[in-house]
Amino acid sequence: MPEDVADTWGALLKVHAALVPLLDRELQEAHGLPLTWYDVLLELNAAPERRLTMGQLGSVAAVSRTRVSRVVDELVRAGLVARDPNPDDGRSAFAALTPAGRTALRKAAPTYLAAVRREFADHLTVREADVLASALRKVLAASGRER
Amino acid sequence: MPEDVADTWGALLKVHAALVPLLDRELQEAHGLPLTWYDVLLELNAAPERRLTMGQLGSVAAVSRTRVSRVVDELVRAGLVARDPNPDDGRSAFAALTPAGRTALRKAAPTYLAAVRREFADHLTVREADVLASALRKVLAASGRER
DNA sequence: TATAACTATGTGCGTACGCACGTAAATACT
DNA sequence: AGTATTTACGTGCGTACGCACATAGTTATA
Repeated sequence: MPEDVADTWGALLKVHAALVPLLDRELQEAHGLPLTWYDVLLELNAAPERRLTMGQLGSVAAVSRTRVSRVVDELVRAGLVARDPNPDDGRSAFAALTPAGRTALRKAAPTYLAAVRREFADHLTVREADVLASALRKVLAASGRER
Repeated sequence: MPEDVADTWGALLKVHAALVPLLDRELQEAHGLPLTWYDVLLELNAAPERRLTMGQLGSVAAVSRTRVSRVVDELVRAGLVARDPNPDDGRSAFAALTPAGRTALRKAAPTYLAAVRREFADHLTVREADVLASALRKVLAASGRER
């Protein structure tokens, strides 16, 4: 008996709606980091040379491209990110993780990971987690391709 | 080689970020229904007697409990939902799907389902979809239990 | 029954968000 | 080279959102 497609998608929506505010509050209370900041710091940390242009950041992060400008503004004011000019393109600007930004990310990561495990991963078998990851990545690849 | 828990969760976040705005725009352009409206109508349609109290609606829908009041206001103005008093509890009020609401939902559903298939389900095998649905439901059940 | 504690709902208000637009730089075209 | 088109970015502005609080009705306590 195959699942209804809408039910599977609906379950994903509900999980997102239930867990994201929870993770956000937990990060904020423990470290003063909104989930948006954490997400941006995470992406920058994973990027080559720990920096990305605004456009790249808008593509990979959960936040929209236009929103990135203001979030990076906030992060710069907090000292966690620096705006570096792009020598190869005068229009472009890099958002680069500062040492303070890395430190903040390292400090917040255990809180975030613990919450993700407790609320999400601990309820999945290893096989389920693997299937989930590969399946979601396929969806993501298809979505990114036709953009 | 087991997946990192954060990567799996991160993939879910990215899929949500990529697909939700797309579904919203598509529903809006084709039928003038924001995704929020569609979600509320869907939950009401699935409920016994096609109605729910505000609190119940806030729990099952993706929208927060406080937000429900205003969304239902809009739906009432649009004629898709009616506010029925609850005879058993004077504080409470039902949001009940009107015939026009059911019609709107029936009309919008094909658009929504087609988009969900195209962007999501078509990229999954049947087995993956089944694992996804059951896994996400387990997460959801655990999250709802300790609330 | 009278009062206290609790629950369901609506609303004021500040924040987060993304679209539409403007600006500046790079690329394509002649 | 000079002009037009495209691209990357930031900002004004209106909308969506949820928290904190107020209100009214219900349940528990004495």
